[in-house]
Amino acid sequence: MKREKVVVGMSGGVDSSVAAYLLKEQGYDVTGVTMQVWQAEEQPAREEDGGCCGLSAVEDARKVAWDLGIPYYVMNFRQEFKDHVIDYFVEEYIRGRTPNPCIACNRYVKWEALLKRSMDIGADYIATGHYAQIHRLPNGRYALKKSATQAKDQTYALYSLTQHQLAHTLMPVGQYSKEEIRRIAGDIGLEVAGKPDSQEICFIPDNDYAGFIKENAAVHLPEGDFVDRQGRVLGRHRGITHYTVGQRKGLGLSMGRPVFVVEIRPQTNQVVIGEGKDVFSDFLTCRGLNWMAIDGLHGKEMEVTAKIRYSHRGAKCVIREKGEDLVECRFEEPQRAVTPGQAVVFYDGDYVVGGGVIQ
RNA sequence: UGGGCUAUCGCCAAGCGGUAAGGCACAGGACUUUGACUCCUGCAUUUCGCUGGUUCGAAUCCAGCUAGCCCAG
Repeated sequence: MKREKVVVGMSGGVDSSVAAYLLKEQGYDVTGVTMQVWQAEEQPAREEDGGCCGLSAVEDARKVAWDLGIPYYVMNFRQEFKDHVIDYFVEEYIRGRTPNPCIACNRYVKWEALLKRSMDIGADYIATGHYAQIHRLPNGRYALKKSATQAKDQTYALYSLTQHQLAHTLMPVGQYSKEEIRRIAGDIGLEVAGKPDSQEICFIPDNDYAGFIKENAAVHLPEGDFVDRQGRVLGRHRGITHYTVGQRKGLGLSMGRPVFVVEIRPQTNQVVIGEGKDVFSDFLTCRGLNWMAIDGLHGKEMEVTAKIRYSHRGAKCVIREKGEDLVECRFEEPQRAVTPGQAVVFYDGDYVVGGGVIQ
């Protein structure tokens, strides 16, 4: 019987390196691929930084593939990344929303584009180093299941995967803890075993979002007013792209007590400021839905646990259809900083039920 | 120009003769495959508008000066 072929997206980091190793051990015909998405030039000065799509990716990944004895390629996905991640990121901020570029990257680049190209070259699966598991449920559907460890679970960023994509994806590190993965990497002698976890946005290494947006936006983003909930002007802001709901730092407002961004109004170019309690809400609506463990609500309500950001612990709520591709979510307890543009992901126990984008 | 009040870190603000609280802002760090949040650390040691005086000792009392505010004109 012909061995099944899998293309592993290798970032040069610990997780995807071990993923490739595990799959090879499991008997797959493994090929390593690094997606080139942003900068091509290597920048030795930043080698210390990890990254799911970091700058030192190619060099490290190539070395790992060599050590594992698997074929290795670099694929260029810059156009896809530009169209679906960078442009989306900039446009959302201009609209006063707060995007999650990692989710867009997963959906459009890592899955849509990489899976298609991999299947074009004869692969049966693609694989990544994500901490998540894929199970087939009794109802026949594929669903993501939280990783084996509570400490590290990345299902949130993967909620948008389709049934077809899930059916052709492997995530071998999802059954291990981060510590176990690092130990395996060390045991097999990978140099990247101690490489730090990725963080921040890969395409903005200096962390200056507003500056990046300014350089990449077609429109000028003017200063405007900070106002309170009654409409009183409190001061001037530096342009709405500098802010997000729930933000406290960087406002430059000295009110004598902590104050937070409550709302961003792109129409009037205002940033609304309130107190800590003003940033809680027990309700949200979302669009751009993707169903996973179920194929839809079909008019029924469902009690789920929802995460409204990557690091959210999850909160009980009831979801209900409000229209075509529109779901509302009512939480038992008010949640902090429900932010338009961010994803909301519904869980039933450890399984991803589905998710959408907060409006 | 007469009378009153106030001047303490970028902002607000304790202090009332005994050797400069606190909050906000800000900076750095931790956390984190998004933005945030949160947490930790730092942040007026020849200094309390200026100049003198009283006192063992003053930001705290006194005098003058300067600035701002208010009420009179």
